[in-house]
Amino acid sequence: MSSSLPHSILEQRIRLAVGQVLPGANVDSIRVRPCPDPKHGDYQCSALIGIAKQAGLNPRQFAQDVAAAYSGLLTEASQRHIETGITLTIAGPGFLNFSLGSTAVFPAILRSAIEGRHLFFETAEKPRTIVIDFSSPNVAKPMHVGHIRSTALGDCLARTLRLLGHRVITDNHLGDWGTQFGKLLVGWKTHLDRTALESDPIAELERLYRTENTAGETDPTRLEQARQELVKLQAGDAENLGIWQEMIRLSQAQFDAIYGRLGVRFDHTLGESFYNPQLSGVVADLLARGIARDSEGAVAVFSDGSLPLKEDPFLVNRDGEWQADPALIRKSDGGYNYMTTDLATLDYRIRTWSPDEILYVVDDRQAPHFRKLFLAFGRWQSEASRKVVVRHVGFGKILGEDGKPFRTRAGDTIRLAELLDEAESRALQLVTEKRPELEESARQTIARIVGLGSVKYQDLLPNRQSDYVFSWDKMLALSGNTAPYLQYQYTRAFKVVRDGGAYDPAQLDSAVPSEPAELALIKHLLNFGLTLEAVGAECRPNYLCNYLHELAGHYSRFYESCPVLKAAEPVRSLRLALCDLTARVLRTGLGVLGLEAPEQM
RNA sequence: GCGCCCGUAGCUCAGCUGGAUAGAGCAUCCGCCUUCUAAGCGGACGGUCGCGCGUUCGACUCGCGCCGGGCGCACCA
Repeated sequence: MSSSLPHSILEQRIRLAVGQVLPGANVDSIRVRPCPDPKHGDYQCSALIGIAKQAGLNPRQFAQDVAAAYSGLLTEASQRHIETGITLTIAGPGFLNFSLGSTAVFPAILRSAIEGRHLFFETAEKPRTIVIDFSSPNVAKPMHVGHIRSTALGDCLARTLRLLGHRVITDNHLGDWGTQFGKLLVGWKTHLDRTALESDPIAELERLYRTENTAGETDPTRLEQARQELVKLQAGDAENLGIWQEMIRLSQAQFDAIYGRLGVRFDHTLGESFYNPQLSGVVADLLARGIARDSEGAVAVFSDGSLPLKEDPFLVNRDGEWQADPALIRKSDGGYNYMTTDLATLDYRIRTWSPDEILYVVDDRQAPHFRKLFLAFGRWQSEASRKVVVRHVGFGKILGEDGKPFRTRAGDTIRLAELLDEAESRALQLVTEKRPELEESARQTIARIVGLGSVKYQDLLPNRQSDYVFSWDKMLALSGNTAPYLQYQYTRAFKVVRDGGAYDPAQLDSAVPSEPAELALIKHLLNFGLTLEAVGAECRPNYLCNYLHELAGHYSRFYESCPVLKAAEPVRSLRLALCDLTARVLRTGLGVLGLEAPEQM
């Protein structure tokens, strides 16, 4: 699709103009973005002053030269179609600002959007293959509130990048292998409660683990038992493998139920156990290449001294002295740990999917681990690692209203399933208050959409790297920057479009928006694509949350001040089109966040 | 001790590679339903951007140093 959005066209033109004024300038750094303050214009051009300064030019004079060159470009007939209606001004030390008029730009853009040729975004010219690793719960443990962040964030990034035309591969890297299974096996064999297992398998598995874990703290023989069971499992003992598989089956049922409710799907669920056969080879290879070496009975990767001391994650400063802080890839008991698994996983993903990029949506506390992982991998497979961008997309903690990690009153972590239940039931109470006349099934549908949407939205709204405070009241608040507010504005737009019936897009050619609320709404619709791109580039869904909140606000003000169905043509068609487009953008945007758009509330 | 993250309005938080008079929501106060769902809209109040230097035309944003909070520091993931 060729660029048809104003900011995109303006950006190309300004780059051309700058190239004429100052050949060799770094025009890629030039961006045309929405003006933070509409008083100065609708779009502003960044980086011009910097370019002028670097070249030793007067910024103000440079801006004037660029503006002149820009005007010169417009005289070419092929580019004249949007020239009317956009005015350029120079302000301050050398800012270039653009203002959109209503005559030439909008009818064409609105009409093409109505006809489904675009929805204010453009798909990538060069689609990339992007692997996203997220959610990654542990087998035999309940998914808890902490999993919502990785799951909601990863799913949103996958949806965003797909919408932008990239090839996205999602992979749920389950914690289905490792030392916890020794304890689980001992527990299963010695005090499994079959009845409890049937009624709530995950709770029973958790009980087994806890019992063994506390027993192991005081009783070394129980620990030794667990170690032996683990060794048997890893050696392929049939009985232990059978039990292990049963635990995975039970856990997967739990995961499926939760992902089903959340509407999250994975292309692959390749847990840690999938890589088990590769681990000894990984270690052997790293040893053979001299990247890893024996250390106190274990095998570890040490610093290669290629980085400055302070930036080297394989070094740590203790009391003024730099000491080795290696990455273990084989424990002294011969077992492997998650560094080994992650190396094998990275290797597998690159060989299997040839991705351009791999995103790890994992807690910020694991940042040091990923730094080591990426550096170690780069040394192990320097050629392969140069072709792929690996990024740790970290996020902060969820706190309770007391500022401490969010837990139940008893101090337990909050189960995700129970959190979702609670959200739905609180939402149902609200719907019943607001719309008592609706049938129960309708109220339940709304409660589900609003309740689950609220949980995800509250999680996606803050900057991902901040810790945020979980609040039931804020989450389901009907006003403010919340899921119900966005969803409510959607239902209003949807209803008008449905009641308005068919309209003639040709009417748009003669309809000139003049109401401030109409203009503000249109201009905001135009920025949808910029927002999606920013979300994809920086892995920050909160940009989209804020964009949609502003869009909903613009729509609501438009709705208050501009009657739609009672207006005369061609205004009626124009306004109906705006409702239609707003509904489409809201539905698409909510969809990218993983929220549904209800038809009534 | 070392490293990473954080400190913006009474509260919860935005602030995009440095840009124009620092924004939003909540709370508080004042208005608006005979008109497409008021789960709505408008207005008011509210900030030495933790503190201090520095870089520059310009700093919430970059650098250094303090103060305060959180997290992490091989054989758990």
